[in-house]
Amino acid sequence: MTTPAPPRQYWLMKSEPDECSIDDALAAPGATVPWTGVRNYQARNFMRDAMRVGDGVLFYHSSCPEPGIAGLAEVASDIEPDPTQFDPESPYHDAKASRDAPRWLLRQVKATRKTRLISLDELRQVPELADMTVLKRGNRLSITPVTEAEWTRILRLMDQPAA
DNA sequence: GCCAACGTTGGC
DNA sequence: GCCAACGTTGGC
Repeated sequence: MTTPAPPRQYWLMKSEPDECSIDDALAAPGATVPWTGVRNYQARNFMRDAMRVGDGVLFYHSSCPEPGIAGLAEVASDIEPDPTQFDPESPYHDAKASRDAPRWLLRQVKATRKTRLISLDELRQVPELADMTVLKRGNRLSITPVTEAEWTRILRLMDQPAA
């Protein structure tokens, strides 16, 4: 008896386009980038415990003039230690982390498509997306789960002209 | 640059 | 284990 493959899950992952935009990710070798810099335990635990290779990713641009979903990607590797935690020169350096006991993890993320930018304002106008974590007031989590219904609705939005 | 919201730290 | 102070995030 074989174990059925777990259903595909979906995530929204925030990236500052100054650091890594969807264009940067698509231009990387294999269109794949290491998702460095996650320094929040809840987001780390999503990567560690819940993500599976092949999960769908909404590539979100944050802390920029036009925040919103800018493309699609997928989870492309198992977890690895985030090397920036060991680098004293890095803004993500963590003095309490060691190679023997890494605190922070990453996964490789493979960009698959740049889309038209779906702004926060546009997302907020879609009733079916009202419960999305990223739209909740005060939300700061850089990785949040997305339901299949939300994923499907957003894909549909992407293929129609801006409202 | 402001500031609301929230996570983390550390004294007790 | 509580909770005030502090730091960070991220939209505006």
